[in-house]
Amino acid sequence: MLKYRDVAKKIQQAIYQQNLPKDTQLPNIEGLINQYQVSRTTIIKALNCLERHGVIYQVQGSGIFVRQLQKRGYLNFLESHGFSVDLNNSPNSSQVFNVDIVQPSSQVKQNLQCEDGEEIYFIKRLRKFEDKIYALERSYYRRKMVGYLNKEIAEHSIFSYIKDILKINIGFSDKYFKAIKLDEQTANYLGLSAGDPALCVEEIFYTSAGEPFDFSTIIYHYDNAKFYVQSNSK
Amino acid sequence: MLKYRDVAKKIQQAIYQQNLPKDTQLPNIEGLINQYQVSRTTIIKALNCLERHGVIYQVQGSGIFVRQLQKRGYLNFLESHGFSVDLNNSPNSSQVFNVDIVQPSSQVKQNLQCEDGEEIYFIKRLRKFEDKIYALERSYYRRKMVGYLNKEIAEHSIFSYIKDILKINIGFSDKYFKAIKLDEQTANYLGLSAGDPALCVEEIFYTSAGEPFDFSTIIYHYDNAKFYVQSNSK
DNA sequence: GAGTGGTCTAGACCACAAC
DNA sequence: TTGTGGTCTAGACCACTCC
Repeated sequence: MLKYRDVAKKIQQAIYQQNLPKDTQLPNIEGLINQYQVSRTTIIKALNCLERHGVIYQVQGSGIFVRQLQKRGYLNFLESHGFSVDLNNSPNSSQVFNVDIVQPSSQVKQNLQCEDGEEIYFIKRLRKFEDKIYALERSYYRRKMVGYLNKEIAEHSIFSYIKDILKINIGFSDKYFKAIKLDEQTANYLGLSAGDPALCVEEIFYTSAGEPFDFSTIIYHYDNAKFYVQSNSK
Repeated sequence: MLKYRDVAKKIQQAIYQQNLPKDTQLPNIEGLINQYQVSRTTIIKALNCLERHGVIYQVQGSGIFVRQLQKRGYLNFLESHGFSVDLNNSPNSSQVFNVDIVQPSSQVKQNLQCEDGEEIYFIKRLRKFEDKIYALERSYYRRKMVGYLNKEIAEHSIFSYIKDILKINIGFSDKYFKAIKLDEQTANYLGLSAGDPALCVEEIFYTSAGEPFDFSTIIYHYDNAKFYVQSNSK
């Protein structure tokens, strides 16, 4: 375990366990150095990490404060597919329609940067959260990278399979999104009507080596899926 | 100018000026140290900065590569309101309806963490980009923080006024979003029909000292506004 | 094994905030 | 002025990739 991650985790846990409210001031850096017995730089790295994840904010000349402000019922848009810890793990399941091997369309080829003959897993599934349908997902995975997929894996989490079993490190992602009018077919899956609104997200995930392995189009139910993003200027 | 920002800027400029394609390998860290004459740590800080902004990706044991992949016509969701440089600056204007001082509603009070009697600027404006209407924005600014606002400022950029004239440092933001069905009134502003889809974003902006100064609700035209977000697991 | 990025350290010094 | 976070340095060592 890397020291700075360890320290970050411990600080975060301390905040959550003590249920510290927003704007509570934490010990200063000197204090944290003594508390965790690591160098100044390591503390700072841990703090920057927590700051980027929206847990704290730092004010030069003043102090370190708790940020923490997640509206209930909103999903973390950046971490909705794998990154980092999700603290309020809830019943999350999928109804899987297809797990097929297909040839890539030109759109898929472009997004996954793959060859003409390359085999691609195509998976269509309905995603549920606390018994509510919140999205219809159409995913493409490169077979040469994920090896083997089946319905059972897709019913749970493809991403944990890729991370924990295949030991592939997820590096970064691009997401494109907009509001759309639902077509009849998709509306039926979501239990809505044609013409109803939806959030349409296209995502591409890359390994830490920079190779794309997953391209997905996700249509979110406009009433059951709400998101938040925290960012900072640093 | 901070060294690491300076280095980051120069590396980014080098990439754009030479128009380096995706996955081009950059010089290694040793090379960059020699090129920019700063310490290893400073180079690394600059690189991490660029990585977070989606300009490059780094692969341990392998190298540093160009990332750069912005689909044309998509707005950077995280930087759509102020942060960082926007490279493709385009004609961007606003039609301003109101610049009023009002008492905060309970929703505004909660989001801006303000007192009952506090004076709040309420601004409603239609945002245009290359002559297309792309959003209706309703914003609330705390008067005690922004001092003075008028129609002319709102027609241009309130954020550059706050940053460049008032010298307030923007620290971080929370954004909440979902797809919605347009009501008749908002639809009229956007040139759409009631029931059409839209992307609804609520944002709260904080100074670098952690004080909220702006709460806005923005309704984006579903055909004219598309967004991207780049993120990474580091 | 050679090359490359990532972590960690101790310590000097800078910049901003609050009193 | 004092306290606080932020930057920067030189250098040791670790972890991963690729040949």
